[in-house]
Amino acid sequence: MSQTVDRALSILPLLAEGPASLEQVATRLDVHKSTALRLLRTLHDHGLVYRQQDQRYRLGARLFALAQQAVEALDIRGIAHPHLAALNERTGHTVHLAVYEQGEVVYIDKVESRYPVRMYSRIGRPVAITVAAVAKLLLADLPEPERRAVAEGLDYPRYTPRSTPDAAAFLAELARVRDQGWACDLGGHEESINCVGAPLHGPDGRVCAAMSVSAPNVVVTAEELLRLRPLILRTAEAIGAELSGVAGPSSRAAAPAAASPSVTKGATR
Amino acid sequence: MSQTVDRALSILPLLAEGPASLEQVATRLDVHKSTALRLLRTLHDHGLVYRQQDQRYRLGARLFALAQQAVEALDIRGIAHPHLAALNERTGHTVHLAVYEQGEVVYIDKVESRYPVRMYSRIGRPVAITVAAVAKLLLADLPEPERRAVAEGLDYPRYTPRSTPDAAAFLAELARVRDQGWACDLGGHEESINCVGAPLHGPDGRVCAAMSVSAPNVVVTAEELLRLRPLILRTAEAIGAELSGVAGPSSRAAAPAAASPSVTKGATR
DNA sequence: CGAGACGTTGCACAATATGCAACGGCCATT
DNA sequence: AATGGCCGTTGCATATTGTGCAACGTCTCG
Repeated sequence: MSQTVDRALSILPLLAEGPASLEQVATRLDVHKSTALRLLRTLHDHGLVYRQQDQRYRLGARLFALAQQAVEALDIRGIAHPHLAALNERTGHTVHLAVYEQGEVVYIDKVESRYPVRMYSRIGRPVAITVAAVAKLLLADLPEPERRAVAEGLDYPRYTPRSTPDAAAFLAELARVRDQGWACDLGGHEESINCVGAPLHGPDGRVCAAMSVSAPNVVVTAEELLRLRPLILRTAEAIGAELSGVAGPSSRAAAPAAASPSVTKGATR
Repeated sequence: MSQTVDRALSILPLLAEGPASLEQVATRLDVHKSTALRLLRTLHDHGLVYRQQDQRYRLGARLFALAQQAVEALDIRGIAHPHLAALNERTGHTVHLAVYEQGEVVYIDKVESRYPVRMYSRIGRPVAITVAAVAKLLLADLPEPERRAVAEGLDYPRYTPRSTPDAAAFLAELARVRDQGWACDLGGHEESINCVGAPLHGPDGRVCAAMSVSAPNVVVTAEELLRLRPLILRTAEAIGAELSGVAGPSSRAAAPAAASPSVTKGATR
């Protein structure tokens, strides 16, 4: 491991706590001022560190730009797909992946239980937003005012007697979903079809997608389907971990002791 | 400048474009594979880089955690205050700083006018949200559904004949404010008081605060006050730049307003 | 006006990063 | 099933590169 780079990178979490002077940095790194200066200069040249008027250092804009760019470059579908396929393999049921976009919830991937070749059949189509498990999960994570605004702007078609009847009922359901961290649709869209779904958390901790497992009553009862919940949640967490880029099976020694786990909300079970 | 660190940091923007293999990194850095490997390992140990199953590298979770932590540690008031004081010095008028929080807009700083006539406002107190320039600026940047939800949930007191009359008028005003990148309140709260305000953009590009200059008619006419607009906007940009940590060669996407990129003063030497 | 604190510079030394060459696993091709 | 090529990984000798030191400059405070 490169000592120089190691030291330089150790500066970042240090500055994340708040602005620090050259000497403070040097002291906490246990190196001489001149060394710290050169490291900080290099970080500065790359925009990762910014120098205030009072000459103290802070984290810089490039850091945010990088994080943002990385999120945008994230290929949710590509990363999730193997997991979804594995889940389909184990359960045999149809697996969906969906995202929220501009007031709509759309499927972006689907693994069909019996016809793997035709699994893109309905991708891109909007979901039955008032009843689908994935829709509930995605809407439940929106900020409160937006959530209410969307809910109140929707139609509530009575697909079945179990469909969500109105905005009030929908908002109550969203609150429940938000609390429990998973969602289901038991015959709310088509009488004989049930789904169980879980949220996918992105690097920033917010729900960036949702997945669900669907099966008709004739294959498994709702009860049996709900029994898959732990498995589904575990899959969702695994995908989330991969999206966020949490260290996998690599445990190298000699890392600075302060390497604490992510500070993102939610997924910390 | 430290060559080793320089090379290591050059990897980050490269990975921000998307996942890359060891060899791709080595090639683009123009170093040998073994060197690139060591650099990547160091980055990995610090969590800035994540290794996918296919062994390609991506930016890691720690980057997001750092960015988030840095935003939270930002002391908007502390950074803005000198600029606000300078603006007050030049204009002589009252300068306000405000943020949006949970459906309310509150003042978090204020530099009093040097004229005897002062206006009523207090730090920590909610702003007259339907008319104040800072409120318009902050609400105008909210996502559309939330903005509408908030606007429709408000009361519209007729402080004066020029007060915003209803939600429709308010939303129209917000749209205008959003487009033009500044806001004013001409006698909407108190008959004889005018304000001109500008938004403060945070590191993530969103409006994180707003500032305004206020003066009573008896001191300056509305026209004269509006003439201060360029100065106010420049101040707001300067604060924004400092909040973001101005970077050297990084070209940030500017706000949708036609505002030309800020002129960064010479290298800090 | 002087003392102290803090950031900055140039330099000599050796510690540290570098490139090389060889190894090993994996996949696709024959 | 065998083989060649691709890619990541390792150990090592070399000298490039980073390091600590001491002195200087500047600013603030007593």
